[in-house]
Amino acid sequence: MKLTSKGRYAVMALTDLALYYKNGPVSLRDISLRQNISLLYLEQIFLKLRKYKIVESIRGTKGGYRLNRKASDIRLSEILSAVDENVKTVRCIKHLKKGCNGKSIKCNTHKLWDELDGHINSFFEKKLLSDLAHKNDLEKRF
Amino acid sequence: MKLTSKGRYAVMALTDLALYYKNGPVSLRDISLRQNISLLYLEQIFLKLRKYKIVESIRGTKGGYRLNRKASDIRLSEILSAVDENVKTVRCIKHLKKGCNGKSIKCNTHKLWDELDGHINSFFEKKLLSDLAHKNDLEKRF
DNA sequence: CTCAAAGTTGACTAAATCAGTCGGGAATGT
DNA sequence: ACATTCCCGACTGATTTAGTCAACTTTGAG
Repeated sequence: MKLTSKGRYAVMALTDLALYYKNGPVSLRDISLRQNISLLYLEQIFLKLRKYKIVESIRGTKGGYRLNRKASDIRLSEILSAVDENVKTVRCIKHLKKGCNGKSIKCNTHKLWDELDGHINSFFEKKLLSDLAHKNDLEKRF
Repeated sequence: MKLTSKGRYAVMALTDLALYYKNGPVSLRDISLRQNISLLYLEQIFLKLRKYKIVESIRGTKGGYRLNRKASDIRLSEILSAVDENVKTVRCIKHLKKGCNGKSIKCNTHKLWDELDGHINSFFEKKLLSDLAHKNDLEKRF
């Protein structure tokens, strides 16, 4: 499976964004400072998030990002697939080519990884950004 | 998460072993041929499987490996942790050190990755080697 | 009692991936 | 005008992965 710091950062950054964007767009600089993530790296990440319509950008001074939808309409699976491409444990295409005919051991395990993918994906599909961003987290920190 | 071809190969190889070891130990050479996995790579993998008491080895001519327990007593989680070390999605220790006090956004996501770990681990704990190794797979192939 | 077949082990390496940086833009509010 | 912000492609060092190599020990068979 592919679950890198890019995905982790994306979730952290969007959780931050979800908490702060009510008072206007949030700049990556702010997120960078609060979450301790490299600004330049965040730029890369948000580029992708924007392409996937998860956030929208406002340029210029006082610009930044805001969520494109309500936090309760954003599944974590979307976030992860936006930044990390697909959440696929194994790409068994090689084996398929070698004649994975549905009856061999290769296919037994193949099926296993497919099940795993489904298992993980359903986890992230059930989780919403709003599940992570709670107002009271803000208050407790300041 | 760490789920590499080592883990995949280990599961494939052990499934193979589970099917064949009734007629005496199975050599890595045979597994290598049947499953199309590099012999030298298999050696590495089985070294670890032996250390974790999942298989036992018989040296010399006509030697090979056999399962140390019944296939129905071997959880996939054991196999994977034997070859790939731990199935940990993220090691948040860095963040912990930076003062992850249970109230910040970092911890919200931290909790998420812990949940995910639990979710994945329970998947592999429920799966037994015997779930993959069915006799009829053999017959169908020859 | 020799030889070939098997496991044992540590070191090594090419290729890929990851995490992050750099430099130079373009837009825009003040 | 100009600082602040997003935009974007190219680059890079470090790490990990997948796999190889070489040299060894053990043991069954002839």
